[in-house]
Amino acid sequence: MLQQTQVTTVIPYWKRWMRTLPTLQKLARAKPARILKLWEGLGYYSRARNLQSAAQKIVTEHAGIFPNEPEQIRELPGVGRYTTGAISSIAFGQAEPIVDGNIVRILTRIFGIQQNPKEKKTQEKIWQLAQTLVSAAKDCSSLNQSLMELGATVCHPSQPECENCPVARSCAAKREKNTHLIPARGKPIRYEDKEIKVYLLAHNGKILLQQRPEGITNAGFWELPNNETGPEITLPKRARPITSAKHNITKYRIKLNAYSIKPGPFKGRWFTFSDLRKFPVSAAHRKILKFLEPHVSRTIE
DNA sequence: AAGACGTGGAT
DNA sequence: TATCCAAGTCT
Repeated sequence: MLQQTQVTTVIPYWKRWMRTLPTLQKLARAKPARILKLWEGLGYYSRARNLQSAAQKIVTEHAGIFPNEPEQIRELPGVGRYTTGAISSIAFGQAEPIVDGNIVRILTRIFGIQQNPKEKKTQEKIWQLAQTLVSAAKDCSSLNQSLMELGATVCHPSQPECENCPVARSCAAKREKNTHLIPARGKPIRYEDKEIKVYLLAHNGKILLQQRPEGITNAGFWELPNNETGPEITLPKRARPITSAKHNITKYRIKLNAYSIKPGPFKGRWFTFSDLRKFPVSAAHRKILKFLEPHVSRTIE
């Protein structure tokens, strides 16, 4: 859950997840839709699918016992170099290094590394430093967590609080007033705005939703019919316009048209708003639906 | 190697 | 509002 996600965002999800799926066996056997619902709103949903696959792998290949060898941990789906080190050092107390966004910032600044940390060569250098530090540590778990915590609370991306930094006197970036240049940034990836037409078809307080197919972004979520995942909708004459609007949601620009219409030959499933509490709906469509709810209630005859 | 993957917090 | 970034991984 913590991969590319802030701790404060994760905490309520983690509590709910652990309450619902407290054991590896329950996670392994859970329905995918339940997993998706528990993860709803966190993003990067392959993490959730991978986590269940990992649980299943542990049940079938490790007799249900979480492996403690880094090589075996690394084989679990969704577990990369960072997570392997985090589990090995924090859960099992082993001297394995970790490098997350915080530690990249800490180490490049302290050691004055000006190369772009995205480059493979630079990455290897940073991992090597992390390895050296954790190898010398008395408490590997605390060392790794302390480095991350220092990055999160003091060594901010911009305007680091060097006055409050316990290792300020060892920091090359502070000494050379380089903290705004280190770590170096590559060119950011640009995403094009997409314009999507979304339709609200409502009748008697129910709305038509469709499920996103496997293999695409936000697979499995229920959402309003739209021309991204389905064909352009041709509306029957009996459709009555209710409202229309434009929304900017993340990288999407959404044109929205809402109609009051009797159930007809449409693909999908009709939901009341209270039905939706049990079904996964993407964050973008949650926002749209919140805006539309008052209009839907007016379609009740 | 470069890009996709999601969403929300912070500036 | 725009941009960056978050306890990264996979292709």
